[in-house]
Amino acid sequence: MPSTHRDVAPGPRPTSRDVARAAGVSQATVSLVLGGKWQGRVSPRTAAAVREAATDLGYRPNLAARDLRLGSTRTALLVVPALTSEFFGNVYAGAVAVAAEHGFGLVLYPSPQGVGTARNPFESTRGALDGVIASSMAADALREIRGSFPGGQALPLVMLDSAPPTAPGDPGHREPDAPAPAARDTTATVNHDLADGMRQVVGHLTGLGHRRITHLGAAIDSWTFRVRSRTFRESMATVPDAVPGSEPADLSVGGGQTAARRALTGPGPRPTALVCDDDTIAAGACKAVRRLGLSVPGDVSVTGFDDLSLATALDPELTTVRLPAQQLGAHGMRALLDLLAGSFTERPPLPVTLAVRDSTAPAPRR
Amino acid sequence: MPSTHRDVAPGPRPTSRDVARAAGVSQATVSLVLGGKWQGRVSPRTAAAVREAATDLGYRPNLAARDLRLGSTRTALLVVPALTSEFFGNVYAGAVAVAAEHGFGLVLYPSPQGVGTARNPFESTRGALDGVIASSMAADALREIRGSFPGGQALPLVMLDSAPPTAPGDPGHREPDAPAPAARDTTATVNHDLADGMRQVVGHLTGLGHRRITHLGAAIDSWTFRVRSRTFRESMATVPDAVPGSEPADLSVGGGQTAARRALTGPGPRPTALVCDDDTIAAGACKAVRRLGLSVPGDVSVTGFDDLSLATALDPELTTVRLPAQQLGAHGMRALLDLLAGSFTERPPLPVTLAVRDSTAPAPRR
DNA sequence: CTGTTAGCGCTTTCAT
DNA sequence: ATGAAAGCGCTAACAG
Repeated sequence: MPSTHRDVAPGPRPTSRDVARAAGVSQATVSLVLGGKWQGRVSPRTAAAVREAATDLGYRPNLAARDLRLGSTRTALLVVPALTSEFFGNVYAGAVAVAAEHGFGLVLYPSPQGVGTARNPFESTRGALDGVIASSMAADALREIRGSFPGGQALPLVMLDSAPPTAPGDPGHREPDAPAPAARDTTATVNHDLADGMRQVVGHLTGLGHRRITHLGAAIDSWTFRVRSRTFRESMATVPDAVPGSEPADLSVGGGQTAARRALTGPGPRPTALVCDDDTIAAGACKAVRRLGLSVPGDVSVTGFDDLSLATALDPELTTVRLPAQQLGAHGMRALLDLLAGSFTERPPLPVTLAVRDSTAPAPRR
Repeated sequence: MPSTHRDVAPGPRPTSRDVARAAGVSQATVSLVLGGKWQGRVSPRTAAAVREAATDLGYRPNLAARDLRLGSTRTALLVVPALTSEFFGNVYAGAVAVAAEHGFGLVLYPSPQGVGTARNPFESTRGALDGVIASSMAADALREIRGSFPGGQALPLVMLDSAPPTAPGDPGHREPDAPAPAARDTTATVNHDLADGMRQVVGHLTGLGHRRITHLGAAIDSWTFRVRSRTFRESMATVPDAVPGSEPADLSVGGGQTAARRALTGPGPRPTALVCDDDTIAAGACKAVRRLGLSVPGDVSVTGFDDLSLATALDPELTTVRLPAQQLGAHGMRALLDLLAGSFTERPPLPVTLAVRDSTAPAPRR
């Protein structure tokens, strides 16, 4: 008894031809309908029939074939310094959501130091790319990325927290990370308003009476941290009697601890507040404070950046600048889409807020 | 002046035909040589010529075309509960390294709760897959994954810390997560030796004189946490005078804090040690201890699982079970490769070690 | 040893 | 309003 059920198709994946056959039309019609461009070219009745046949068979287009035909892969690459931080997890989540809405795929490349991965992102990458999004990358890593792409400069690139905004009418001085003018139309930047965040930190601290404040800056040569340093100096300069200090710190708990110890035990009067470039450094700073027999925030106030879950895991909970990483990713993907459509316009940086918790308190009197 | 430089090819990506032309051979020969299967079919001289032409032009094969032709994509999907934890960052790093060695791609799917992502991993996935690796997934999520794949049961699946090992000759009792026999040959498991980890924790604590020990177990129905609970009970049962307790905890700092408060303020004598299913819960537990005016480890010892960077960010640093997440990923990818090659054999679980730090101390006397 | 050929599944003119 | 046919870049039979 040869059974030829039509709706329970076993065997391999159905193709658009199978759908066509099932709907009694041609492959071209199927493509039109399923591609959403059948308005006024295919009768509503046949369109419906095609769609029914498609769902019936559980048809899913073969991406490889489509990509081959179209030349474009509708895929972007997200380059991050390390996957290990929840910050980048959030950036990814934001970006991938927007990508999905527009039928784009997003593949991850955890950059340089990521253990065991190929040095060149494009070697490790499957197929071709329509663009790349780079988040919080160091200046040289970024250069390397652009350079290493075969046919380089043409690839649309959006940088997240990685470069100053491309000022439309700004002549003269150019920051080291600023994209070369030639690449202007294939490059976009999306940033958190880090300067404002730092200003809020300094305002909060000076408002509490702190004057001797030391900045524990991440020892990484990238825009995202340079802004913090510069704004810290500028903000402190506006406060009478302010005594700013600064200590470079490795981007880790241990790094923060070491830097904080240096800051706290150096010559001159001891700072009453430590402003850290990141929550991890802040965690180290808190440890250092206690190792010296001092207390947070009684003797020394400590602040961070990011507002990772680490911030509330610490005790006391960390006062920190909350960066909407997910939004950053989402805006980044949107910017890339705009770039691809040739319609990108720079937007203002993403606003950030200061989450005031228990690691900051009024400066100890004398 | 029409210039026709051959070695500085501008314009679009070179194809294998371009390489063929440049090397003065046919496309087929190029494919053979670059595919590495020319032994005894192409003369070494021509092979060399082809390779030179290829590098010369900066040729990179078009993956879409290759995939279309081969039907297979050499791509695996890694499903993780959330990208936000560095644990999964490490799993990914380990897996992607092995994948790259074998010319495989690895795409990430941060599962269910991940904001804004499609519910079905295969909808969000570009192109076809050769297999999937699922890490530390809850039982139902795992079921859903298998079910949702079009043509389901056939897809090779390796589960990391997600199910008991497939005991070759084990009849009778089957755990709820155990793969159905039908799927046996397309399913593999790779696990940390979590039971041993828990045994080490209990041994360490009872060695320090603790008897009233409460387990703060993650409130998630998955194998990885069930093993911890069961082993905790079993281990405690072997210790005379031991008074085991247990409290479910949400997998977060807040969850740990709440659970610990319940454990510490409940009726009966207060536990002197809290065994947590994960470092995050442990962080919350430490906070709870202090909120009650007690100290870690003076009054209450606390232990975790994972050994994330959080463990040393805390103060005092956390005694915790170190799980080699990166190895887990690597072994997982290898297992998938073996499955694909039809030559998988179950291996013993990955050994874990107890990192003894400052959050555990001898039990307070009386 | 090397070249010719066919075809993977899809989109897109161009006819009808 | 629909169908026929070509071709994206690659690999694998099959000839020579």
